[in-house]
Amino acid sequence: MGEDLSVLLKNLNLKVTPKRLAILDILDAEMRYLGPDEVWQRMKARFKSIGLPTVYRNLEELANGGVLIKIIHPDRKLYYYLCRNTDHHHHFICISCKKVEDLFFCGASEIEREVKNNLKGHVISHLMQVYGLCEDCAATKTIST
Amino acid sequence: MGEDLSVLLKNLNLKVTPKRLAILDILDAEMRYLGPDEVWQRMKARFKSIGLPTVYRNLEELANGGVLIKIIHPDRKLYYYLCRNTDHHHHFICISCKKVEDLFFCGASEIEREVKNNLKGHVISHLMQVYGLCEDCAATKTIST
DNA sequence: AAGATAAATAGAAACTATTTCTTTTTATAT
DNA sequence: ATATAAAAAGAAATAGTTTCTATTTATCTT
Repeated sequence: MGEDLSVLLKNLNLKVTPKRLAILDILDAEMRYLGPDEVWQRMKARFKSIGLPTVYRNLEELANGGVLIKIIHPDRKLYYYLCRNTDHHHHFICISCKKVEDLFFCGASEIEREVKNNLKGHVISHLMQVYGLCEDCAATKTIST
Repeated sequence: MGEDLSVLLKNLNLKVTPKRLAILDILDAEMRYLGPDEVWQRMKARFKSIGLPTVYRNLEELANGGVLIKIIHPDRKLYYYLCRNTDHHHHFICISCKKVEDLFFCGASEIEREVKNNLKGHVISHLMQVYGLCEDCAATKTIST
């Protein structure tokens, strides 16, 4: 694990650089989503010189390539990133520990029907995010900041 | 129309000021969602002195009170606002003209079941937004900027 | 109707997140 | 080993949003 990460980059026609691999490795090791600043903190522990623009650029490129997923958090309007599984799914986000788990229910067909029949419009994409407490946090009932 | 707007403010225990009424009136007149800057532009046409912080503050207060709805757009990480109908619904957002229409399909119960059964977690809230082309824009096939 | 008071606003300034720019470095193809 | 095009550093600019203080204003009380 950690070695086939370079394949992901090659598939996207991106050069395999130590920093790109490190970003993927950092996100691969987390079950939580991370903000650009958090990724940067972890990068600074690994590289003596690492610029925040480099982090932003790579997160954006990797998200565009589909290797990372951009998550929009409703409180703060910043976006955070995460990597996982490739087929269509949505996310359950624990508001306490920030863990992200995949959800496979999707109402896309019903939505498309409603849009087509009632609004006479045409669906291009949709976004669904579910917020709550994961098993562990629900058990401890502690909301961590 | 435009006169019962003050009732909305009183219900929230907010003072009825000309600027608050104007913000509500501006948003009431639009079918599109507006960003703080767009609201500010329209406010400047009505008031000789109007500060951007006033716009932000009021949009946030009104959104907290439920009179406005905060919409998160995936491209730019800014939030935009809009007022409408009170029962649970989601939004169809035209990516061309930015018009917002209400959607009543909601998979909340299926999602809750999935989260409970598979993740052993607990849903607190959810966000769903659907992007596409409205009837008019689908007809003209023109994507306006 | 007039005064008291707490909320709302202006305007300036601070802050934060993100992006842009130019130069230097580096991965990869030849 | 070299060429070249992409990636990165570091500084600086930009844009969106928030904070702060003094002033104004809506509403409550009498």
